[in-house]
Amino acid sequence: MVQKYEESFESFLENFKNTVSKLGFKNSIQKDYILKILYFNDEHLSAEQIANIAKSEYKVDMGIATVYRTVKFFEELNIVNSLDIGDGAKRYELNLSLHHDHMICTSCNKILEFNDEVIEKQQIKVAKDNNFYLNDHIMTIYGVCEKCQ
Amino acid sequence: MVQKYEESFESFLENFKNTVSKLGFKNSIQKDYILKILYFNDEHLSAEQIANIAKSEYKVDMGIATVYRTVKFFEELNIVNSLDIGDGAKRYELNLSLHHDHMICTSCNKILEFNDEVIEKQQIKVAKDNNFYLNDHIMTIYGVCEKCQ
DNA sequence: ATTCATGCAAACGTTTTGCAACTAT
DNA sequence: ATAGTTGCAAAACGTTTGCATGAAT
Repeated sequence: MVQKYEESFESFLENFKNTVSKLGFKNSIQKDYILKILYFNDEHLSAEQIANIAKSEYKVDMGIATVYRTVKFFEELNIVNSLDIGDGAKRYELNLSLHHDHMICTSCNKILEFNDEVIEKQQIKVAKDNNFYLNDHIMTIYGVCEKCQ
Repeated sequence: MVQKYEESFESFLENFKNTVSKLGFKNSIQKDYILKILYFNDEHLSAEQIANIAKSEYKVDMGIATVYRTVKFFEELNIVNSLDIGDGAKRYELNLSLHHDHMICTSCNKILEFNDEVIEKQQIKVAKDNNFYLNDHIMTIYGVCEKCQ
């Protein structure tokens, strides 16, 4: 439903590492693996889940503080978005894809992504009408998914 | 921009108190004042702000736990909405008005309300197309307000 | 009399911070 | 050599809970 730009993880990672260097920051395996975990998981992961996957799946030691610092860093570079599904812990997702919004099932907490041209355009219009310089938007629909009904 | 139903606070409060009684709960000055504070403030207030206004402006003793319990109670009755502007603390607003969404200025944190027919309708369509039983939605536009540009 | 609501303080879960050791440049 | 990065533990923050007291019905 939501398309990713065609790009292999390898080229994406290389690109990212160059950016990090250019900005005067340092690369690390922690940064690499957080990126990899977000890239290869369709799920929207919490900081704790990211740290757990790093440890169990990739045997990479990763403190929770590092995860929080790194996703914040990624957010500032605009390659990660965070979202609040209302259960206390923020979820993080890679921002490779076209802009999309979320539908959250209030029964099973599952997150569906969608992207809708009409909403995208209308949001630009609303901002313009209010003399608002638009940076971003989120739209989240709450309801009950097909399975849970 | 966003209209309120025509109703005085007094009649609204009386109505609310009847509902509370009917449901088998008890009325209290804390409930009354939280309602009053939300009613007469255009701002979107955090739990702490509500408690502070109660104490300073109305000389009503109000523990922070009571505020949290009460706004949760109000949310369940569907007369209060909570919103996360991304700075840690949830904000609460009375749900008297027609459904509306928010524009948040990332410079001054001011919250503007708007309501847009096209977005309302399209969100219903999106849910329907995905076999999603719609309960509610939020849309938040982030940008820079006229004053801050 | 019953049951709900309250304030306080303690507990909780998530996120942030200080720090000393470490690593990339 | 320098400056960013890490894991750990402690702290901070918003929110929730247990409990004894108090208030509404």
